[in-house]
Amino acid sequence: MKKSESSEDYMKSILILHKRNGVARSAEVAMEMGVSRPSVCNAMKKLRKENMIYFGENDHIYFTDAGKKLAEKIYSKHSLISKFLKGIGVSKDRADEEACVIEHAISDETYECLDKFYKAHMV
Amino acid sequence: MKKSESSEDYMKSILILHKRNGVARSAEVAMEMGVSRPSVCNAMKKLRKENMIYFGENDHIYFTDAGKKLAEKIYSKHSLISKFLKGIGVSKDRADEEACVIEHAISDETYECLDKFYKAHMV
DNA sequence: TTGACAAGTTAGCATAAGCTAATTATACTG
DNA sequence: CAGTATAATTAGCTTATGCTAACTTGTCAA
Repeated sequence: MKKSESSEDYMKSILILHKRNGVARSAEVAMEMGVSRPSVCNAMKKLRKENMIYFGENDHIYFTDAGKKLAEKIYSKHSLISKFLKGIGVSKDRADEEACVIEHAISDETYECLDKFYKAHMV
Repeated sequence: MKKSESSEDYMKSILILHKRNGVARSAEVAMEMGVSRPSVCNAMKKLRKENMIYFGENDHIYFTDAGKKLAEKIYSKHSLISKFLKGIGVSKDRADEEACVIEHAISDETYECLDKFYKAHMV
């Protein structure tokens, strides 16, 4: 089940909102990502069809098990990459910004390699 | 002058063909990138408009100075990232594949940081 | 109860990038 | 020279993603 970059971004945003506020709704996702509400609406429709999320009471967005797993993975990739980039001297803002793109490009294999490398040489 | 990922890929392909064959033409770019000739045609039109390339005799594609500089930069980023990924244990094919995406995500600042890091810790 | 605001959704449009099929242009070969 | 093959281009379509404007729904308060 190949997911687009943009879908992955929405998943990550929802997870961030869950961590920050406990809940996530479309309008908050729109704010968080800086996109319009209709864009979020479309993206959510797609993610729902792909069984990544579902809507509960009050339009709250929840992850399915598969969705949760995917979102956590993307988040981990983001964190690791950002940490690594800061570790080699990239400024915090830029590290974060570039991690947002790179996180979609690296496979699980690469994630594991970078994680091992980071722990072995950069802690 | 912000360039799209896809434009950067075309620039890199042209440079690779220059290095490999001395010349580059649209049909070869299409082969190299695995896209259709019309797609290359459109991309070349755009790159020409942006003064990155021009066409000489026999439809040969040449870089302008700005184009050459850009292409070399992307190529350097690609090489460094690929080298780095292989260095941390990623398989050659995957390293190359992922470098193709990551190369578009990293700034010159990050390139410099990674280059220094690589030279200092991974040679 | 009604009116207003917020949030979700729908409709319609734009842009980027790719494709196929068809057309034009070049160039080589018999 | 004529015909064929190769390459470039054009036209028209598709998909993905975003936007604005307009419409719907639901809640809360006067």
